Amino acid sequence: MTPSTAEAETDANSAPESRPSNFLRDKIIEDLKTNKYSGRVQTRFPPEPNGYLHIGHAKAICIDFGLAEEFGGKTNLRFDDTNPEKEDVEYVESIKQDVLWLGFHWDGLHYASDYFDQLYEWAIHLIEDGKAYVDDLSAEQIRQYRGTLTEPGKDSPYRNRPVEENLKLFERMRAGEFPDGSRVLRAKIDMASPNLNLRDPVMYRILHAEHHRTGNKWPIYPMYDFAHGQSDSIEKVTHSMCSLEFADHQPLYNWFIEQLGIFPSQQIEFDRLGLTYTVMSKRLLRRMVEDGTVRGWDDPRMPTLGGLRRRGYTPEAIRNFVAAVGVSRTNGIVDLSMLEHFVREDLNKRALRVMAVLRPLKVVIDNYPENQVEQMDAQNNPEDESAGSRQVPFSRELYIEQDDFREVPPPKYFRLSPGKEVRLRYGYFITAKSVVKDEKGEIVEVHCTYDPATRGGNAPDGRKVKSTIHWVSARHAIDAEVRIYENLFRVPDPTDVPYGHNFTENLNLNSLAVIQHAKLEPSLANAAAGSRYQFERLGYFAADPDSDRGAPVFNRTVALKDTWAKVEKKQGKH
RNA sequence: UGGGCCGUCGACUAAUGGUAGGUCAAGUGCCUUUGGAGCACUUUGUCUAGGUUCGAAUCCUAGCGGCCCAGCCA
Repeated sequence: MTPSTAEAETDANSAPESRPSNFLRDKIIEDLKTNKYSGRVQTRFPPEPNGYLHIGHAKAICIDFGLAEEFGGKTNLRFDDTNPEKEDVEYVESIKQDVLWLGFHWDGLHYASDYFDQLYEWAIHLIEDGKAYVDDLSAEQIRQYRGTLTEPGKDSPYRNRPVEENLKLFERMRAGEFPDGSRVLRAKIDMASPNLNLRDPVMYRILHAEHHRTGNKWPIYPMYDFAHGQSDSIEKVTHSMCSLEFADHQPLYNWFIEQLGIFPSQQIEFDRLGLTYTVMSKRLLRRMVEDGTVRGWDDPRMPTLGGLRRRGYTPEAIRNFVAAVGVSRTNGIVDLSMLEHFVREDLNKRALRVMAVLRPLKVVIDNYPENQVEQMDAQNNPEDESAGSRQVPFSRELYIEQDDFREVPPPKYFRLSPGKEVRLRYGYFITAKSVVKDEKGEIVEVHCTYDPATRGGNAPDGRKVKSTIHWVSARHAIDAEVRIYENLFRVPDPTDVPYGHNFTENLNLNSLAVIQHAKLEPSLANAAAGSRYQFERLGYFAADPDSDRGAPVFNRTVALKDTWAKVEKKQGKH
């Protein structure tokens, strides 16, 4: 009890000072200082349930929940479900799951649709005040009347309808008497405003659609602008943080709150997260799901939280990444390598090490007894003593990585080649003696000798070897499917295409490589879906839900840093 | 072309009128039973031009550049 209390105090007291500042935190601190909301901090995370959350949402989640938590505030999860045609319970369930997975817990769980009655009442108030009117113009006409970026709009002929008529018409809209699109309710603001959002924005549209929560109760639905600010206000949200593209809506957000005289929530905008080599819009992600470019919303190549989770990312890695990226009002695009750094950092501490050979090459140790099997002691995690060790079977015939043998070694190649001695990790020193080739001239077997005195990996005479390679006993190996992922796109910014071109032209057609008969050490036979490992010298891998007992499927989360690959690349250039 | 927002190392971000710093990336070396990890070191930056000031990344003006807005989407 005492230590945790002390810890919490330390956190609460020192955190705001020790963290690098950002303008959101500064704003909250200022509001606290001026007692703007009597010391209260209330935020909300307001997704529309029309798709799956992606890492961009993770940033918003960390900001909404993280900042509130930092100042002892509360955070609601609120679904902005005002457009029944695009929304579904499938999405609300996945969103809840993803928020929890990230490690956040909401205080209130709300839906904009919970406020439909209140919103309707408020709309009537505005009509009575002469601040809203029913417009019979068609969508096309409304667009024409709105004007352009440089020209003012002009008033609708229905703009000055008497209050009584508006009231009656709006009631009939609500009663379902009119067909979709035949009328709307608009706020009466200013058709000449340079801010198009203020040119009599639509508050309600007619939509005879079944809503995933309210069913067929409503034939009219409020627009975002007539729902979001009021929902914030109802929930007494003090800091309503949203992305930059809503900045133009802020005057309207405030206008409704002022006209209605309700709790003065305030909107603050911050920049979205952009990441290289992927796309980050629900529209584009949906398209790739629907046209089969990827296998689904949780395809491990997707930047969705479901995709990252399946790929093997941890919530901690994502949270650390988001914290490192920071928040501002610039429009940037973060290097994917930064995200990868944070998974490696996290997984390095916690992932159990195992040996797996992705592209097997048979090694026969000629002087090792035919039927002998030894159990070699292998550390589970050199970074974490408490992870313990395990036994790995060793025998006369092994698999090593094809990359770990070269008949003719290039300069600086430290691995196995004829006459060269290397260490088998946790095993023996071996020396390559000869190769066996098939009719095509491909090497199918390497024959070696081992030094029995080097068991465990050290030579009593103190001689050193340059390289340690991983291996799996052929007789004991488990066959596995391993899925290797590359970036979904070939270029850093896939949506940056010349006019008339499409982001799909930037797709990397080789973003998935499936290895069918990788050889794993036997301890991996029944790896549980979602469990994460480091395959030594290769990378981090996570067991996919497609795994069956005895037939595991692994996804590569991220490769280990590969210094040799850099050397090789440099050599190739010269 | 109206309005809004924004320009700091290759990327992201800090410095809140007073030493341009951090992370990633890149590079060099050390170390290593993972060419992993770790450690040390290094390179590169305030969009431009004026102005205010003892002093400007920070304030002002102008220019240049980028992003957003003309859904009955959010």
